[in-house]
Amino acid sequence: MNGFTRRKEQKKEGVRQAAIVLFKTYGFNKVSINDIAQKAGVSQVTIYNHFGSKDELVHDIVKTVFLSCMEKYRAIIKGDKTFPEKMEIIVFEKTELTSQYHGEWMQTVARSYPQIQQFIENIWMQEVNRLMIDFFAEGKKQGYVNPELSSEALLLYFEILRKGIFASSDLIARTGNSEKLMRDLISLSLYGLVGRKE
Amino acid sequence: MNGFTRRKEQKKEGVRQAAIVLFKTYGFNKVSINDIAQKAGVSQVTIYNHFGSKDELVHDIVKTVFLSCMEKYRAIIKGDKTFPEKMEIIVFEKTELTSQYHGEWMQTVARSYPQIQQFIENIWMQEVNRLMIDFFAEGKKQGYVNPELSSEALLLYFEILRKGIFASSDLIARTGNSEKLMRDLISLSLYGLVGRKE
Amino acid sequence: MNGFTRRKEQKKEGVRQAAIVLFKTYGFNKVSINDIAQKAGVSQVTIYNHFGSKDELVHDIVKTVFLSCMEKYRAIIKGDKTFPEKMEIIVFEKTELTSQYHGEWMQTVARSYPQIQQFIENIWMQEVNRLMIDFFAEGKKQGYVNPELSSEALLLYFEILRKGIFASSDLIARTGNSEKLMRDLISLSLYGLVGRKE
Amino acid sequence: MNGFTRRKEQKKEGVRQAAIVLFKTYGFNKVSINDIAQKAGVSQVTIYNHFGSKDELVHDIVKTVFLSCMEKYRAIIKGDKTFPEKMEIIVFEKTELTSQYHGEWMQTVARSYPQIQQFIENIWMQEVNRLMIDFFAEGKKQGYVNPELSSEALLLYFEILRKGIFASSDLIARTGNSEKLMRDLISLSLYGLVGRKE
DNA sequence: AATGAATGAGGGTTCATTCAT
DNA sequence: GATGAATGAACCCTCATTCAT
Repeated sequence: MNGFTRRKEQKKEGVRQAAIVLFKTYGFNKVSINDIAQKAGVSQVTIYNHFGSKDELVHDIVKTVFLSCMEKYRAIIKGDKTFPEKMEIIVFEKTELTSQYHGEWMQTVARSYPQIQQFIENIWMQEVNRLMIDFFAEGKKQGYVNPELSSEALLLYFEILRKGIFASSDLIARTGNSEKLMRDLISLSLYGLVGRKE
Repeated sequence: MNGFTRRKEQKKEGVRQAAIVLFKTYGFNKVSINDIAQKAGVSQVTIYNHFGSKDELVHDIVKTVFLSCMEKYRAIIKGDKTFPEKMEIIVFEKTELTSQYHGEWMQTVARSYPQIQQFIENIWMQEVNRLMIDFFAEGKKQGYVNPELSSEALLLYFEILRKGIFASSDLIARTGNSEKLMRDLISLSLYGLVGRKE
Repeated sequence: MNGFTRRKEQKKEGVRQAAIVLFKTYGFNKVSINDIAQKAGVSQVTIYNHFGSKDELVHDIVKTVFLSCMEKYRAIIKGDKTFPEKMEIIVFEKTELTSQYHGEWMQTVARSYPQIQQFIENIWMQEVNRLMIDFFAEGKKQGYVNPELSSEALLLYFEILRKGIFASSDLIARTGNSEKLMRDLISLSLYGLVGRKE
Repeated sequence: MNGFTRRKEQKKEGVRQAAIVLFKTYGFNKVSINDIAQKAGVSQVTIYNHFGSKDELVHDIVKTVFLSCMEKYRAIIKGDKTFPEKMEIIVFEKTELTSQYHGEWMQTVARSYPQIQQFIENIWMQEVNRLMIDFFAEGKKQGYVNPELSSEALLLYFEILRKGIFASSDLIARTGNSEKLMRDLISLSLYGLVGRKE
């Protein structure tokens, strides 16, 4: 990659980051191309020159964010931590990874651009699901996961927890991270409502 | 209620329903007052005469939907079904009640209108939480809920599940309601990842 | 005038008064038919039934106000007070008469409705000017007015003073009606900048 | 100032002039941004890009006109003409300066935008009053102004005359600037109603 | 005769996008 | 290649006026 191309890629990355921050802060629909241009310190036209149109910009951002996000997922799952540690990271997102990927704006984008939704689903289903299924197999083998549960249900359950926690993040923050509460929540996801029969 | 008032209320209700359908279908931000007016078969100005502004229309709709939704919640919890049946209904919302209340547009609205968010939280916290705490007590008494879990944690867990399911509603719909999947999901919420130790 | 007609005329008068108050308070362009209807406690349609259209309502109001105003002028000029007293009343408008007739809204109306402007000018030129000319004649005869000045110039001068004072009413109010100031102002209009040569 | 800036300023000035002409011709409230845009030969959005909003456009125009107007005032007062000549120019505004500044639309604007009214009053009070007080001092020294009159009263009198003349500008225009009339008016302001005692 | 309901036309404003330098 | 300037389309909202009861 020569100097020209590198500088160009830097500008594009600057625009992407500016857009992501704004989308997260104000919501997708409230952010105009002009806002992004100002935040990124370039002219609107520059964005058009680089990305073509708003749709293409969005598509590019989603793609970029998604791929990088998936890479981090992979690193976690293939990493050295124990199963419960990995689970905690994935579900409770101690990492900042999904603070970027997630957020209402992604849902809105997916809704507004069927093309993008298609893309996400393809990637997600193909790549992430495969990772997760491996992960569950590991959990079952180590006795952390009920082997009777289908991978499909487990995937969905994780998705639900992940999205629910994300959507409740303000509530959780308001609890002040009380330890008892956190222990209870983890107990709930591990042993359910009924609790552990010893 | 005389003829005038009745017809007026019918028109208002028609507008509300048109708006809800459009919001659910296209997302809140993509729906203009003009769209709603056309769908409802009235003029834009009629909407303004009845509701005052887009904000007030939205507020009115949220209020209406929410109150009716809460009434149904109350009926379920105070009803005659067994604890697990009630839980299933509440969490997985087999009833159509939340098909109306839920939908990405509600999140978007709450995000765009702090006033409405405030309203929702007040109602929810004050009314729904009280109902839920009663519900948990019933569950603990009947042995369905681990008595060591705090009400706070249970509330939060339900909130997470509810929001997560809501946010995953499209995913769930796509599974086609397979029975095995549903059984697994219920198992997960009752006995957690680890599963029942018999 | 029978009961029906009287009641009808009362309603019309109520609408007129409401309109005048609103015009004076908020300016002609900021007042809608709806505002007037609400202030007058009737429906918009009632105004249309009585007056025909906004234009006709305005025309009617201007006509009414103007004629009543002129009647008061006539009473003052034909009254028993001395020339300087009359002058003070007319110019400095101690009476409330012109607080109604005057005001920015009248100018705006005249500007917007050439027909009305025509009407005002005809009445004013024909009636008021005649009154004023008599008044100047009286003043000249009594030695209060320089006989060399043309009636035209005197008319214009009065008009200028009247309008200028009206437009400066807030400034004047802010001076707190200091006596010295008032004496100076009267001296200025009687003896001009140069002052009295004794 | 390079080509860009110059052309931009030209466009802005074109918009300003178009707006002033339209305001003077049709009155402030009857002129829409669209009207101005068409008259100036640009798109509505261009006006928004340059001025931000209708309010800001108006503010900008008033400011521009006012400052240029004040500069001319200063030139007159500090100029070489005799006191009566200066007075005539200032009060009767033979110069075209106030044909621009004046007009009913300015009153309407001041009424509609308290912020602008504030601005005008601040400038006027601080700058113009200082100029006028110097001017009166000159008049008194040269024997043209009764030295017993307070500066306050003189200022108010001028203000009244100025506003009155301004408000009567259509009347004055209709007189066709007859010479006798003008002489009489000047006589009235110099020697008042009573006239010169020789 | 009086009213609540309804509307077409128009106003200010914003946005994604293109033009000209 | 990058920018300031410019725009058509669309949006929320208001107004004078008519319709239906």
